[in-house]
Amino acid sequence: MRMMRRKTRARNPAAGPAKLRILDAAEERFARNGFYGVSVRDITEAAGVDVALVSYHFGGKRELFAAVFQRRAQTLNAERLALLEQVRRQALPGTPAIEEIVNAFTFPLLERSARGGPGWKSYFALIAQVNNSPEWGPVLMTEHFDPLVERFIAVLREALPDCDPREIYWGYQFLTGALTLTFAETGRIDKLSGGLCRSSDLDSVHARLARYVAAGFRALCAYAKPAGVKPATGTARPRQRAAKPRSPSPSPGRRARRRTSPERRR
Amino acid sequence: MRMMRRKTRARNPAAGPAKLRILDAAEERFARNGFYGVSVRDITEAAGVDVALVSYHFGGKRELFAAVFQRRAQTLNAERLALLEQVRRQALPGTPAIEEIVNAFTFPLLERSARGGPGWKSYFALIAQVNNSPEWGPVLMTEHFDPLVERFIAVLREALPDCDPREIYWGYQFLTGALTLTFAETGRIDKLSGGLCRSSDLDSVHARLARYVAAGFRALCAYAKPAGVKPATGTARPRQRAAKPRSPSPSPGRRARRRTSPERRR
DNA sequence: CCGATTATTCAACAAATGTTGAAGTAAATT
DNA sequence: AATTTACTTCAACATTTGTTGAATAATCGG
Repeated sequence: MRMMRRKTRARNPAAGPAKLRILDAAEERFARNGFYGVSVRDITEAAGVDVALVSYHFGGKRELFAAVFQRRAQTLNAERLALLEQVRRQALPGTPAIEEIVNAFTFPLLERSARGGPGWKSYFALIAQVNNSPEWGPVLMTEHFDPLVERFIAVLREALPDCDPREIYWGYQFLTGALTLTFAETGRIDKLSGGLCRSSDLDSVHARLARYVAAGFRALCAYAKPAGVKPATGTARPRQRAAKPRSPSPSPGRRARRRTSPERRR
Repeated sequence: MRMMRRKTRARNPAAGPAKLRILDAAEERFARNGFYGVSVRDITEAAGVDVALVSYHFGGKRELFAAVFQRRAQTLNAERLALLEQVRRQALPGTPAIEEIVNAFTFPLLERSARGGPGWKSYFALIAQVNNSPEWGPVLMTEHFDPLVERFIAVLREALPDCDPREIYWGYQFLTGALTLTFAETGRIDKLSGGLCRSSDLDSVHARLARYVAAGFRALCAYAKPAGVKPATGTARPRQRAAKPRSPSPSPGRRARRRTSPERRR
């Protein structure tokens, strides 16, 4: 029974169980072209496997997509949660620095994307797309990551006790946006910077993101601290003049562009 | 000739030229389900128009997608550029505040998404997806927005003369990520905050994003200022310990998945 | 009013889509 | 060894996909 371990079937020139090969192939393809941009035949051919196996092992294409998304989520969340609690405990003098909290949130992701192998890289690229999709984002992201995010935000609130919770939620949203675009690795910053920065250089992101975000959090909270003040207008600095530009030239707000039927929902 | 103005054709129950109706319908659908998630029949049926008109007016589905993306880009860039130069000019004493520069970059977008009508809203949701897509992002975003972005970054560098340019490019990447996720309006922050924040509340974003991002820029630049120091390791605070978790478990890094042909367009 | 250009419709195309059921084969269980 | 279970293959299915060409209708320049 143990002798011929490989080549259990005629195909399978190099790899393990078909179910996993499908998951790996699907992960890569979905990450590149999205759910609708990939056919089950694309996936099964890349995996060197029969088409019917997707339905057999997962039930269908949608379920495969969900399985791909789910596979690595547990691992990540456990790791991030452990790191978060550790940071919280090891903060001896007072509460931990915002940087460390943010780092506990982002580092496990950046580390796996950088050195976890191509599967992890694809996985995060997939997350980058899902997170910005009105179709998939609210479903998949919420389902798999909300518990951790809630804990993360709770720790942030603990570390910023004087801060209006709304500022923290917005700050978290900005953080997530910056993080997920990082995972997309579109190479756009490479071109913009003339090669000075590479979007694949996640170590550089790790060296900067937490600092950037922490400063952002503090700025929001510092502004929102005076309880009664509604921070809903103006740009930023207290001493600011002509900060808010006059309404954008052909301000679409009031008049303009209502002639034929430029905007009709469906 | 002027008499029967409406009902130029049998169909067209309420609207103008078919080409525009196709653009509008395509904009909305593409924004919701992406390029592959929408069929030309979805679009033409939503527009109340024959299927063949897509090929006739645009040449094909891909060209329609490009046309949708292109349509509003010029308008936006002109407006943003004007605002940027105005901010730069009106900064009397010294250079303009970072907040004002960032605001010139983001405000025209936020304003149109908030009050430009459903077409603009869809357009930005589409941008949110395209920007995080490794397939479309490098092509479309670069093509339509890079000139403006380069100018924007140039002004930032002017305002932060002591700062290593790399910090500015990274800061810009984080800004773009935060901004594009905002445009997705997935409603995730609504659920997370228990209704305290709404992702559709772009005024709240406008009130916070520039401040958040400006603080981030300053934090990055302050750190990178000492010329010789390479800011590429560690989290943030000098005193940090046990941040790096043990190596990820079943690294699929080496082997796996390079068999057939990794990239085949249909 | 006429010819020409433009716009739209209709029907059909080949190719690709996700899924299924029957048949086949290997492994595990008895 | 016989039987059950788990996995894989093959061929086919009904739809849906994007695109096209010929025919029809509207618009416009004269």
